[in-house]
Amino acid sequence: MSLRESLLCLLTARPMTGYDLAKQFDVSVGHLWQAPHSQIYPELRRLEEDGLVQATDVPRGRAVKRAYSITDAGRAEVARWVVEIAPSSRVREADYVKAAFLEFATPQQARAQFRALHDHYRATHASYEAHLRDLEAAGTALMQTRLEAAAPEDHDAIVAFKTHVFRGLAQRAAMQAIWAEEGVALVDHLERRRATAEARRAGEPSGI
Amino acid sequence: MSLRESLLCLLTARPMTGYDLAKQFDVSVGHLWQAPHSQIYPELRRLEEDGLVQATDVPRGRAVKRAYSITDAGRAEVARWVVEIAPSSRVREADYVKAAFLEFATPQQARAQFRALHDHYRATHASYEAHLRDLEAAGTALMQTRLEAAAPEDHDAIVAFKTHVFRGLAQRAAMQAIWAEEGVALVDHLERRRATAEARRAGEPSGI
DNA sequence: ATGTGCATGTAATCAGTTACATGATTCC
DNA sequence: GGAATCATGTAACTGATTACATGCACAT
Repeated sequence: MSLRESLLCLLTARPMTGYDLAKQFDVSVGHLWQAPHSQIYPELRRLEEDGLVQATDVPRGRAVKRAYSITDAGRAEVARWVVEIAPSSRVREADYVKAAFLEFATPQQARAQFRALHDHYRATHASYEAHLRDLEAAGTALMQTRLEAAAPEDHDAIVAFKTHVFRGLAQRAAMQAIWAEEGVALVDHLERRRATAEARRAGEPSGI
Repeated sequence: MSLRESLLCLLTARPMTGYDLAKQFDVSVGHLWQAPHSQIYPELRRLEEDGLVQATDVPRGRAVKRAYSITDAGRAEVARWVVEIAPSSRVREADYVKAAFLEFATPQQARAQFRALHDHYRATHASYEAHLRDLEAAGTALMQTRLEAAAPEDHDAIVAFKTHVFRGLAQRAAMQAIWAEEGVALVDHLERRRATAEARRAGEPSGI
C-alpha cells in the first residue's frame, strides 16, 4: 500500500493536481513505485475523504483543476508510516522463476533470455544513475521546491536519504546485469560440456 | 502471472496435490514466488479446465485427494513461457520508498528502520544460501525426483540454472544488507554534521 | 484545423490477501 | 482423547491493470 504513502510524500513538497502526481510517478517516485493515473485519481479522493489531503479548485481557462495539498493529519500519517516497521512483503521474483527453469529452453533461447535480462538491468542501472546525478546536484524541480520550503539544517538529510536509496539501487542493478551476463556464460559452458560428453560417448561406444 | 507457471514447473517434477504444491511454495519456489493455498486450489482448477494439468482422485483412507499431473499441453505451455521475453513488470520497491523519506523520522527512528532492513536482508541471505547448498548437493527431495525422471545429460543444466539463480539472489541480499548498514552509518553521519553546525551557530552567534 | 499536452474520470477485469470453514488421518 | 498434519475449499475484500471516454488549452 505504498501508493497512498507515495502520494502523501510527494505532496509534502508542494500542492499538486492528479495530473502532476501522475507525472511524478513517471519520473521521480516512479523509479521506486509505479502507478497509472487511473489508480491515482480515485486514491486522491479517498485520501481527501480521510482528511489526509485537501482539494482546492484552481481555475484553468474556463475549466477548473483540483489541486491537492497535504493536511496536518496527512503529515502525521507520513510520520507514522515512515517509522512503522513493515512486515516484509510477499516474494515476487518473476525473472528469477523463469531463469530457474531454463532447462526447458534450448541453449539459444536461454542465452536470449539472459541477454534480455542483461539489457533490462543495464537500462535500469542507467536510469538510476541518471536520477542519482540529478539528486546529487539537487537538480530536480521537485527537489528544488522541497529544499526551498525546508529549514536549511534539514537539507542534508533530505538529499542524503534519497541519494543513498538510488546509489543502492544502481549498485543492485549493476550487479544484476553482471549476473545476467554470467548466465549467458553458463549456457555456453553447459553447451560445451554436453558436446564433450557426447563426443566421448561416440568415441567410446558402450558395450551394448 | 507466475503462479500459473510456477505450478506447472513444479508439476514437471512429479504429480502433486494442491497441498503438496502449497508446501513447495513454502520451501523451494517459495524463495522466488509465494502463494497461499487459497490461491493455489482455484488456479489448479483453472489449469485443469485449460487442459494444462490433469487431476486423478487418489484414495486416502475413506476420503480421496486430487493429484494433479502435467499434460503435454502443459509442458508445451512451459516451453512457450520459458522462451517468451517478458515485458518488465511494474516497479515495486516498498522498502526503498520508505528509506527515501526518512527525513521525516528522528535519527533514532531512521536507524531502527535501517537496522530492521539489515536484519531482514541478512535473514533472506541466509535462507538463499541454505537453499543454494541444498541444491548444489542435489539434496532437496524434489530435485532428487526431478533428476531421476530426467536424462543424465540434462542433469547439469537442471541443477546449474537453479544454483545460478540462488547464487545471484544470495549475492543481492548480501549487498542489500551492506546497504542497510551503510544507512545506519549515514544517519550517524547526518546527526554529527547537524550537531557541529549547531555548535558553530552557538559559538558564533549571528549578528541579529 | 490539428496535434500535443493538460486534465479527470469510469468500468471491467484480474490478481492477491485475509478470514472463515470443515473434516479426515496419524501419531502420542 | 487430543494435537498435529493432511487435505480442500469459499467469501469478502483490496489492490492493480487495461481499456474506454471526454474535453479544454495552446501552439503551429
